[in-house]
Amino acid sequence: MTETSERAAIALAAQAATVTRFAPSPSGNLHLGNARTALFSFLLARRLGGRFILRIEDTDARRSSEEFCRNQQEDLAWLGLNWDAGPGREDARGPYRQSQRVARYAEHFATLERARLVYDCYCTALELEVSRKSQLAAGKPPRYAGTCRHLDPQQRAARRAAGLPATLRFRVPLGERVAFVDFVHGAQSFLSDDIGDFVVRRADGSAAFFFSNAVDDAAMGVTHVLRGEDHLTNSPRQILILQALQLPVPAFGHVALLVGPDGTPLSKRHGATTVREYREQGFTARALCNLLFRLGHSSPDNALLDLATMARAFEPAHLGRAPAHFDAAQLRTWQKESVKQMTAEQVGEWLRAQLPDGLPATTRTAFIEAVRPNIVLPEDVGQWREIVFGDPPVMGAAEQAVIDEAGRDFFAAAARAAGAGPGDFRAIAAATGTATGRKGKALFQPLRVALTGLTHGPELAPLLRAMPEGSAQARLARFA
RNA sequence: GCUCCCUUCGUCUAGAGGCCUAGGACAUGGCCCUCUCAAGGCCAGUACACGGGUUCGAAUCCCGUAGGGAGCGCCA
Repeated sequence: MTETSERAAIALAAQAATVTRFAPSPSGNLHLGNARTALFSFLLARRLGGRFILRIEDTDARRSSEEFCRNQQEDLAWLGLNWDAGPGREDARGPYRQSQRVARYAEHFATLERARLVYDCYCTALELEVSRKSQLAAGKPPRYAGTCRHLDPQQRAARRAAGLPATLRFRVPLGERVAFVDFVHGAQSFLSDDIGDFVVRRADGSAAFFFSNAVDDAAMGVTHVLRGEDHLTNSPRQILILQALQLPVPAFGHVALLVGPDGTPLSKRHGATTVREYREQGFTARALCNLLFRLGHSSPDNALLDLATMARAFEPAHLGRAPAHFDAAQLRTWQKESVKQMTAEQVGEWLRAQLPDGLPATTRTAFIEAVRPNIVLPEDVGQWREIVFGDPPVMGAAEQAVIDEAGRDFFAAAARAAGAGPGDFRAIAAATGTATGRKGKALFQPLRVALTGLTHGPELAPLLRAMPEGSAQARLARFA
């Protein structure tokens, strides 16, 4: 069997009861990279007719905050990635916050202790640091040296009696091979000897990531873990934990990281990196999802897709194994497309903060439809709002030259035409053309400049329908 | 350092030994349409990281090399 068909087989095998999850830690706002893994996990569940769950990994109380937790859920919901179970949608397999699952972890720790698969470690942070440094200096992998693994019962008892703080370490078996099939990368195999004994419970009693993450996936019935490639070499540890606890091991799939234009992992210095930032700029969830969907995944066509269509097209075996560059230009393209496809109501809602208060409905509609083709973000409306509803525009030199070239008689005729049929640009242009003998660019450019102050912009007819009564005539008359 | 992962136009990608003179999209340039901008239409340039194999035939399989990335934490 080839590697790829193997992958496809894995993906389809568990089709019956697929459960995928997204498990963020609330230590920041939703990052684009995380949003993408969330999207992929969501699509995988939908594609296989399964369930998508959300679990909050807030075991590190110091870094976690309620605000980030709330923001992440808002952003996820905004993207349309609705979870079937998770915070706010509790079920029998919850709670879906790790901070509320400590009792469950305690049971598992007890099981491991009974089986002597873990041991207390009394090494201090300083000792571990020194050990790591010296191993690195000696050209060796910086793994836990095993100091406390080899403590005899008396030594152990002495330390415990002394009340020394202790972590709980997993006793990694020697000389074993941990193998699994990654549904993105294919067959993987690691030597257990390359893995140092790792901490499963911190000195303060809280569960460490490797542990709580793996154990919760099992408890929540997760069948497919789709996550970032940074977890690939950590998977063997989690498999070891699950096997030790005799819990089911999910299928793992690791997607390559999202990187910036320079090829380094996406970070603050690349500009906006969180969903929230893009959302606040006015990018649509549609646009963001369409970009994210194509980063590390191919699309069946070049159209703007909705989540249901993406789900049907989602193919885990084809997930990217090479890092994908986040390209702002591509996001803009999807944004333009999504603006084009919005309904009138949606555009109105999207631009609400940018529109003047108390605009009559017809004016509002006319204005929105006039500027829509020229708008990528809501802030782009500002310029046209001023031009249409503000004071008569001030000309630049080039614009003034167009006015001068047309001459006073031209604008006198135009102003007369505007007085006859206010708001009807076609009629104004036709009448002015007839009166002056001008047509084409010679006719339209001076009109455009007099009306908007610019040589370029949206179509004049709809723009004029939005202008206040008498405004067009006044603007034209200025140059008569 | 060790282990693991990755490498197709500038970018996102198609590609499962012959359908590849390598396809599409974005971006770029040109033309058309058009009062202008946007949109739309047409056209152009640009890629299989490198070197060896295997094969009648390699972007595709194997081995090296180079470059990039991740992990090796009482972070997740």
